Amino acid sequence: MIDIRLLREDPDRIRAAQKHRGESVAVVDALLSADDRWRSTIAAYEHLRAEQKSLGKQIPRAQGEQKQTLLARTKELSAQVKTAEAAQNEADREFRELAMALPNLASPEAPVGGEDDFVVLEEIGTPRDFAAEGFAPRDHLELGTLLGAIDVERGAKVSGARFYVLTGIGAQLELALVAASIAKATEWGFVPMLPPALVKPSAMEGTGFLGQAADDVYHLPKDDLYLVGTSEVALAAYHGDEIFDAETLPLRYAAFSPCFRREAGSYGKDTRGIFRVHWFDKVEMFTYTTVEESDAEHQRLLAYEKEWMTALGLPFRVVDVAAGDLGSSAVRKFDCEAWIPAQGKYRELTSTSNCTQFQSRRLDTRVRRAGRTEHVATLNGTLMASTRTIIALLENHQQPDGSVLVPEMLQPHLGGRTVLEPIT
RNA sequence: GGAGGUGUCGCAUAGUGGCCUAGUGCGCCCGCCUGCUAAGCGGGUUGAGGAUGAAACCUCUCGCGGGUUCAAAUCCCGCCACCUCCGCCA
Repeated sequence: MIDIRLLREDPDRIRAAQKHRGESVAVVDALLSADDRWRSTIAAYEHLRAEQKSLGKQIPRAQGEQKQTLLARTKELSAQVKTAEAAQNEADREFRELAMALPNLASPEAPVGGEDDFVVLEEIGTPRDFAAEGFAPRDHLELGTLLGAIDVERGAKVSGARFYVLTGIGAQLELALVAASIAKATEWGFVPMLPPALVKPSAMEGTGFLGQAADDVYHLPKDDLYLVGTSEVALAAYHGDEIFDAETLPLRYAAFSPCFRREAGSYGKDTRGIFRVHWFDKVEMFTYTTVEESDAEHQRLLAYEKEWMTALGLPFRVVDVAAGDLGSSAVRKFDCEAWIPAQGKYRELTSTSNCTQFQSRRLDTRVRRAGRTEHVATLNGTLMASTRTIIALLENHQQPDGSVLVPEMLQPHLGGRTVLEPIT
């Protein structure tokens, strides 16, 4: 949600941000007039209510005819107050509906354009030259099958398309990745968290996932609960309706949770293997801080992601996502895309967003500073998304015989193993 | 799933329809007193919103939402959370 004061004082900034995203500018005028309506209805209601209260106070002391007159007048007022209150509620509802639909203000620094208009900020590491090495790289599914690590056929048997089972060394590999990433995050000062993957509508709404992303979210109608697509949802809602003391910020969490995505509208895309699936596990970083600190914190989260990818020995590039592809809650977003040899492309492995006050306004998470309260900034960033990390590891570290070298950092978490061997 | 209980200001508690503009204690903040500290004394201490150049001012906020009433922390209905017991279960 945006700041009502900003809407009143500088609507042009919101118009510019909308334009930057390639979205409607007209909603700003609709919001302004809804705000006008709301303000006049609330003034009318409060005026009537004040009169009702002051007259009502005289009633117990009044006698006889005077009392009857007062009672008649307040009875009349009572009805008027009720009408005015209903009008005020309706105007408030209309305004909120419009305001909740508005995305966060895109940062002017985010590149102009849509999905394909990202800017590559840097490339780290060099993709292997398999031709020079004299063999064609196998893709992750082939490797996963050789290693006895990935079973998509039985995943489909059990749960349907876009499901998989990690088996044997595949299961151990994920657990090692989780342990290693949580260990890193803890070392960096993040508090490890295991939040629920099932959340209330308010948590989903508060993080902005029931807007344009609603089709991608699993809903359990019988209980009116949602399956999270990321633990960001639970972590953002975790401190909802709270007011922090200034010195408790920044607050950094690293959560492990399963993630569920319907992948509506991606039929036929990335159908092979476990690249695009309905469920995967993820370790996510999440920060509560002040708006002023949020850009620096965003860079910090990005730096952690880079450090992690580098420790895994993955060649990758960092991408500055264009304004039109930000999603509703972010003002700016950086993706780390790892080189996937079998695809010959860089693909998204991690993503970090600065959501400034968008989520904290909806969830009402504030900080008390200098005697005032203000909404905090929230930021999130992937540390380790299991399936895609496994894909990148297998493909980038494969050898001609189908074995896979284990990056040094993971070895202690795999009982000292340095190489994963095909099963016979 | 069944039965019962509880939900008031940071914490503890008072409050059974109008003197509640929510009292008191603790904690916290400011001041006085004091060589310093403590004690003592005085004042302040939820959050949000409207109006204004700024204020004074006004409205909402007693878990949440509705209702009854001229008037609701208080009465009624629904929901939520927590506690106790029973059943079931990893």
